[in-house]
Amino acid sequence: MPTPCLACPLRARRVFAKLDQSEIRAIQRFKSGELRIGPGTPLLLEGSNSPQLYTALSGLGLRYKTLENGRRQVINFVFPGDFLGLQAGMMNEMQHSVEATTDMTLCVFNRSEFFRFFGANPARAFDITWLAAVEEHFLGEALASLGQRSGLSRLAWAITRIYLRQHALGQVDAKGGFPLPYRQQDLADALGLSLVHTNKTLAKLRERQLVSWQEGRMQVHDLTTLADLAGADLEAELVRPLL
Amino acid sequence: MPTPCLACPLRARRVFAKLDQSEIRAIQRFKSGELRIGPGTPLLLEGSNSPQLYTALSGLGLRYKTLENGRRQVINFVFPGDFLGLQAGMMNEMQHSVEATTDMTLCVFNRSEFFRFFGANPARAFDITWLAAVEEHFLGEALASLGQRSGLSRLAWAITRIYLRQHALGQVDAKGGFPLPYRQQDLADALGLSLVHTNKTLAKLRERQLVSWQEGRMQVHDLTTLADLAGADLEAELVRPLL
DNA sequence: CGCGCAATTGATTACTATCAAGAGGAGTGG
DNA sequence: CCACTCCTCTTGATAGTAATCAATTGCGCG
Repeated sequence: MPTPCLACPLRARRVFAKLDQSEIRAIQRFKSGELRIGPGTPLLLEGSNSPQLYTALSGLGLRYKTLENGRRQVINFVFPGDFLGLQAGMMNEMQHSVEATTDMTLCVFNRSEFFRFFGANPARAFDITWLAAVEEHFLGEALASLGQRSGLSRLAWAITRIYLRQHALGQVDAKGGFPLPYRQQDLADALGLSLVHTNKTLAKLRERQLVSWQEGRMQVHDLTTLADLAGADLEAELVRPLL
Repeated sequence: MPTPCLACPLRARRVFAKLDQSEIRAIQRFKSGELRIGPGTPLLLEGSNSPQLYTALSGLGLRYKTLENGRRQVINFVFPGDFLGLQAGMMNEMQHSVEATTDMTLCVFNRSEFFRFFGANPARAFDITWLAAVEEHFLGEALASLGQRSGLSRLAWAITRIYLRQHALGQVDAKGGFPLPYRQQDLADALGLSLVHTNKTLAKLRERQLVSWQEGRMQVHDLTTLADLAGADLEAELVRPLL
């Protein structure tokens, strides 16, 4: 009952780079199974050396890091198509944790075969590096947000970012609504704001009629103004490879 | 007069992963020349599509991003051994700029040969991905710092980080002194603090006799306390590959 | 119904930014 | 050699933004 890669619903989306059948079959051979986990389940742990790598197929999660002072930094949100565990694959140890926020389905790859796969499929090796570069790009953007933007802008930036990501996955409805099953605390930890301040800033966005957020669903009423507040241009999602 | 890779002074350091002679020769063939640039020279520009990739051989620089609001985020500092331009190599466009702070020498690689090199040398392809993962790790740490640490901790964290990096490169003298040719503004932009606040916070570290910084040279008088303030453990620099 | 968890709201504190101004060094031109 | 400018570092005063502390509401659950 695992999804055959050739029939992968994600791969059909335009955000993901096209591959031909033989390439997809090579990935299929690399894939060792599928994993389903529920909300709150830890998938990868900071400091651990996971024997598996994953590609998120459905559901949402988050990556975070816990500091010595007990505080938590959410590194980013995990969407379908994200490749998880590369750090452990390359550096033998995860530097952050990943956990599921909703039910998730993941493709599972064995790390023991990772090296062989990487060596035998140069184009896929290239894709993996590409993925790492894309990740690096996002982290750079996030860093710039935390470092240089006000609370309001950061929030607007994060919502815009997630909107675009969900849009690329076809999850945004005609009215600008999409699933956002995270807690305010998660957003706060991602943006370096306190929970209370996040809540109050969110209220401002609501008052300005830019967004509303209830029962795990975000409605963006005015994307242009929101993106403007964020101080980010509204570019389409980058095409990215999918393993 | 370019440095032959086999005699590369960097490669001798323990932080860099060991390669055998034939592997080094393959890199030598990939290397197309050497570049020397002076302080302030831009090397890679945000939005550009550089035909070259670089490895920093000597000198220091910085990577930064300019935001729509005119502010600048320093993504990180560039040290010898850093591989520059990977984003352009993978995504066809740099997402941040890189410029020299001091005189720098760089190994130059042609992007046109990058793909061939990547495909023909799986172990090196692996190293490049590894490098990207290391970079991702640092950005994650930086994100956590900006998001969750106070100004004082951030500063202590940054100095500790740079100390360790310089130490791995053999640049730290017996008294804990090492070159730090950046301006306070650079540090401020890296840490998301204002120049004035950075200056005052630096003064606190000085008062506490933890560090002193003059004429481009930083002296760390008490690394343990500094690292403690940073709320980071004092682990050795990760081994990383060198191209 | 009591509890635990997420979201709110109000009051207060404190960390950081912004505004201003001056000192000291490097480089330039008269 | 000196006046003048530019740049970086410093320091003082003041304004805000965001954190912390406290308390309340609403909901799902055993």
